[in-house]
Amino acid sequence: MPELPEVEVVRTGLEPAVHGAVIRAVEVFEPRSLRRHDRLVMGEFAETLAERRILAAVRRGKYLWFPLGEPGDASSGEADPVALVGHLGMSGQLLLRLPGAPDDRNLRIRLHLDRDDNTPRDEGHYREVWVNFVDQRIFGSLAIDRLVPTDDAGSGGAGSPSPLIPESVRHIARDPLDEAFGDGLFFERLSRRRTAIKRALLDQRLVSGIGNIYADEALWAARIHYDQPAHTISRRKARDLLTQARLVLEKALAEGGTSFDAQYLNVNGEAGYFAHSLNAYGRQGRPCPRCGRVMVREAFMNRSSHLCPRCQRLR
DNA sequence: CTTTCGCCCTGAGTGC
DNA sequence: TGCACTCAGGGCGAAA
Repeated sequence: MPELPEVEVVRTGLEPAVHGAVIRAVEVFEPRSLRRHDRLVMGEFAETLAERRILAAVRRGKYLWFPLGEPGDASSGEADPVALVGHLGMSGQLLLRLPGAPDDRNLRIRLHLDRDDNTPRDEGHYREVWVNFVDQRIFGSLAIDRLVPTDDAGSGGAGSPSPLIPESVRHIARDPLDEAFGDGLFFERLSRRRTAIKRALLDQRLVSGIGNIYADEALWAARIHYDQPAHTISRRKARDLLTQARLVLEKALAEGGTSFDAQYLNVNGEAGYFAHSLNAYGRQGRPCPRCGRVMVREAFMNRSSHLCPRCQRLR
């Protein structure tokens, strides 16, 4: 399940291949993957993308977007900036393929990119490349959206200094690895929430990029029970939780993300290694790496929570 | 405003 | 061998 580290691995993998490239053609094999594309506002998906240059690869939380130049123009878009916006959902992948490669299983959308500049070809760069959007469960999607100014005038996300963000991503909070993430504001809002801490961690309007895996990992590291009401957690404890969240996200990113099966792969179709480093997620029935107590899995919010019943007690 | 709930979706796995 | 059923869960709109 792609969360912040996995999406960032995809972004950095895609960046050198797509930055500056022009979209020559688009094939849509599964219209449901365009569920969030508003054709009445932006026009037909494929037609709107044709002959547009990709100016950057940007990420905030679990969202990716690619600001686009004017149609058929080499210069950057100014008048009415738009972007190709992507979310991987539960099982989405963006795979780089050479033209002519056999179809990937569950291939939903394919972009044909053409690099018409003088980028050196001897460093693994190719003039033409396919970007395949693969998604088994179709929870992910691609869409075209308008770019609007960020609420705090800071950069939209990782990968570009531009203070613009897709309209449909504006409600997403900055993620813990974002330099402009406001720690103080986060603690303030957390202290006013009467809901369970894990529910708060998963609320992308409060803090983005954290999903079920990294929520369980951060809570285990900070020794907090998932159902502990957010407002009962001390400032000191909340600060530790944010620190632990950052540590686990950074470590997972450094290890290429978490792959259990073929649900998450990087742009070259390779798995990440962080699954070997998990301390809580999926470790029910096995000893807690810290105290040795047998860990458990409990149902919470229609998903699973993994915890050590000794280290993580409800207070 | 906050909070919760149900729906979207496929394929691997399980039990009979 | 086959079929019905369960589970995995991020995001969002609706409802309380």
